[in-house]
Amino acid sequence: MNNTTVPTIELTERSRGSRCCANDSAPRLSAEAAQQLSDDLQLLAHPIRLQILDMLTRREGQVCVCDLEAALPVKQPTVSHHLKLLRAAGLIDCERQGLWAYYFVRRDALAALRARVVGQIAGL
Amino acid sequence: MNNTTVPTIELTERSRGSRCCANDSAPRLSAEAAQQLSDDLQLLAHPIRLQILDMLTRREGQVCVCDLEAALPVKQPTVSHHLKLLRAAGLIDCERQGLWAYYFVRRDALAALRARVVGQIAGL
DNA sequence: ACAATGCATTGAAGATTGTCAATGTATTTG
DNA sequence: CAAATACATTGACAATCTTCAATGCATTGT
Repeated sequence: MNNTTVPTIELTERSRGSRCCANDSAPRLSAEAAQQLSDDLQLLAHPIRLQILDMLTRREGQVCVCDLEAALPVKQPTVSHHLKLLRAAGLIDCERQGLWAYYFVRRDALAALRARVVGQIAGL
Repeated sequence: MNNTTVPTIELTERSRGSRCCANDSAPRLSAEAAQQLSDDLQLLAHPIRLQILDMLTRREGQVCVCDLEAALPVKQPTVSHHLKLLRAAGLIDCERQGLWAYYFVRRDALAALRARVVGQIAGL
């Protein structure tokens, strides 16, 4: 190792301009993890969806869309829209009985979501 | 109390049309609480902001904007934009030293936010 | 004073989200 | 079958969010 010819090249490059922070540190939260957590949070981050989840959690298995519509300050298509989002995410599901659709929470999926969210934001 | 004249009026009104759910129940989560929780979640629900919070939490008091910009897949104005949002919410703050701005987490505010979020979604 | 640097702000453009009237689809009831 | 009911879907619109080039503003080094 003949390092006698190049004494302090790396040092000059670093010290030129007096850098603010020496460490180039990638975030411990990876881009993928951040995206996943962001998706989870985004799904919850709407007052109507939160109230829907709240109502479905309280009244196990007996909530039809007309009940939700009556209790929420939005019209029926909007309720259906948010129900569809929650259903696509696997958080809720429904069972049609004749003319009505009874929605219910998928407790395991909701617990898994809650575990991911709580676990990740604990590290912040 | 002369209830002899009106025997089953209320019953007929209820049973007409065979309602889906008898109970009209307001959500336990009030509209105000839902809005507050939604705001908290919305602030966190972005991968860049999550990674910023993560970096600031790890490296106490020595993170300048150029570091964030180097570690994140967005340009400098975008970094400044997200920093401004987090700062307006009181989650972070900065201290200018000469040419650089060192950002840091307000641990108490972040803890309060985390407590609100965890406390509320525990009830879902 | 001048050039360079770090960061904030502005303004514009595109993407996403939220809402609802109108309409469609089943199902029940008369 | 026809009317009524519960819900889903479509399509359009407005509002909000996200991003970045351009620019502005201090501060530092020459």
